[in-house]
Amino acid sequence: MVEVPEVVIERLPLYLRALRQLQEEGLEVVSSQQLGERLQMTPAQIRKDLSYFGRFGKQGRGYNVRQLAQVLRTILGLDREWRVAVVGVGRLGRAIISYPGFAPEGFHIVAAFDVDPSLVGRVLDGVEVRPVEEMDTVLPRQGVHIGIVAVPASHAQEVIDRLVACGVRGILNYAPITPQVPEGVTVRTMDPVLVLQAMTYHLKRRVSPGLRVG
Amino acid sequence: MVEVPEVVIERLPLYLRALRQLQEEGLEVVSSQQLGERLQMTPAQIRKDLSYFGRFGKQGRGYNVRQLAQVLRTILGLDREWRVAVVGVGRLGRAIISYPGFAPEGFHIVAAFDVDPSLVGRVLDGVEVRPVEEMDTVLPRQGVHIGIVAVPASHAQEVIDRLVACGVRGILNYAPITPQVPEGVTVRTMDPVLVLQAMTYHLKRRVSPGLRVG
DNA sequence: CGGTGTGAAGTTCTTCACAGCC
DNA sequence: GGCTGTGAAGAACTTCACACCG
Repeated sequence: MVEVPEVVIERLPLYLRALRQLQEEGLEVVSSQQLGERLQMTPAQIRKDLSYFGRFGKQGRGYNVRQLAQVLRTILGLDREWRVAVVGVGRLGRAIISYPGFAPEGFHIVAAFDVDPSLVGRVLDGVEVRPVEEMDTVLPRQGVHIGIVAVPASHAQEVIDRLVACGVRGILNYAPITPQVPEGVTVRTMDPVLVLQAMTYHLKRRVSPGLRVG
Repeated sequence: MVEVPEVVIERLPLYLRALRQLQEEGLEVVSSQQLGERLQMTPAQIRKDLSYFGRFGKQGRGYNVRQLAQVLRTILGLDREWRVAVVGVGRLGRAIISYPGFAPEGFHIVAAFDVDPSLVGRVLDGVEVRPVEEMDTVLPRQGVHIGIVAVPASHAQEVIDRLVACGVRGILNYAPITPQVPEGVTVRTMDPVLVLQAMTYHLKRRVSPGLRVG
């Protein structure tokens, strides 16, 4: 058995999302064909991806929706709670804190930080904003696993360094930089400008590229 | 000459961002090696990517920073203005409208829509919020190229359908769905939950995957 | 039948390695 | 000497196609 390719791991949450949807629609069993239609991908890819982890389907029927969802949650490590801190509570940080999509998936925002004294002390959706100086004490005490960085580009790298120094090993970065982190730390950057800039290449040419989801 | 791979196109904005930074730092010439260090990628990849579009470097020296940036802007179609509409002005939509990173890259938000009557009529960063019913008249009149969707998942697909019907061919979707669009329309979905869910796979295992930027 | 699981084939993407130029 | 541009090699990923099973 080989190492699971990173692309495969990035598709699992997509499958999970579709399965939850199907479950809400009352479907109990789904084929790779049906799932593929929803997700705009080939059935073969879905089957292959799942086969890295085991045999979850039944020939002639398909996959049990609820059961496969549970399997994926376990594989991804979503069968537990993840404690998240948000650094930077400007408009973006506040939108992140109040976004209702994180909690149902087990991501709990337990701390928020900002340099601005006028923001410090405010309570946003039950989370008190603290001065960034307190990161070093609060992060370890709260057992924070993941940091979300929503500060200006000019300060993002230093915030990331500090998070890493505090033992945070997963970082979701919203600043338009390429973060430098040591081995063992997982960073992902979300930058809408990069996405738009690649999009204009296609718009200019009036041809659409393959659908990229996620 | 072959068709340019989509992955290559998605890296060009990354190069452009790094070049702008280097330019600010006063550097006039950069090698693929140096650029690669910043961006955590191999020099060979950078050279290969650029070679799809022409020969922009000088042997023994490297690339002229300002000139290469200009070339990339032209390739990507950033040497013009792109008119953008935001649909949904809840907390996320408002954060998007007030994000200062779009305008310098030529993306101008010229319209905003929402269903909520209490939001309609408000002016956010110079953009008046209109009722969604007016999309059909306003979008063509304003010549909108790109739509940013920041509505709840339950309404995202219908909003996307409407944008497409109004001639919008590029869509940046923030709702947690897999959008269905006709050929010729480019959609990209940004979903932080999917990103976090893939991240926990690695955190659980305490090994870091390759850096994924963008 | 219908649909999974999977080696093997096919395709795409990345890296190598070196000729060629400054 | 240093670095680009690029065919060719190599690695990674996707799709095929079919044995097998409910």
